[in-house]
Amino acid sequence: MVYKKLKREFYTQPTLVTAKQLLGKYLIRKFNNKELIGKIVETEAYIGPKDRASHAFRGKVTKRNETEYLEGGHIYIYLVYGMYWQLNITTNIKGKPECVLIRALEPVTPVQDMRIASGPGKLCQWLKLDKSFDKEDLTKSKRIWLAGGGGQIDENEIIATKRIGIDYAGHYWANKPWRFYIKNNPFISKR
DNA sequence: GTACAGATTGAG
DNA sequence: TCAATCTGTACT
Repeated sequence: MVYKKLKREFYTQPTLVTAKQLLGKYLIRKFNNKELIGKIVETEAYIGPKDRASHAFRGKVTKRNETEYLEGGHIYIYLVYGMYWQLNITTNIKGKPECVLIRALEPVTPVQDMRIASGPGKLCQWLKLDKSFDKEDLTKSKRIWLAGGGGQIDENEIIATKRIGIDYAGHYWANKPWRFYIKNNPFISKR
């Protein structure tokens, strides 16, 4: 399998486009001279000041969400519930607080528990991701990056459905079909 | 210095 | 369905 590192142009596309194209791509994490590789099978889009579920709702800039405003291709990582990290990838151009949450990976590197990355909190534990990855540039980093492998996922293999865990944002936003996953893939997060 | 929210998870 | 659990952020 030939891995082609994704370039800046991939990330600066509209968020919903990038979110869908991210499916089937590979996340490579270099750790202790070993490479942990996972295929992205589930994503969620968060779109800027409009989206009530986004941290950047109303365009407010805080220390916590300033990363979201960076140009596409950066990591936005943040802690929820005091115990789980969320791995996001910023999208679109600088100044647009849009990003894609990586919700689940299918381990390519052999692991004991193959569902070890089936959930946004779990995949960060597996890959040993923490605050130090905030603002990491995926096009330059030597320890984490994304690559394309076997080609695009077919359009009708992609399921779009409502996002998870954001009921507080109200029905309108909570029901937006901005969660994408690969049809019949056993590694998506279960609920 | 203190209050408080929170893009989850697993068990029941 | 429900509570555990705790850091960073945003206030005073």
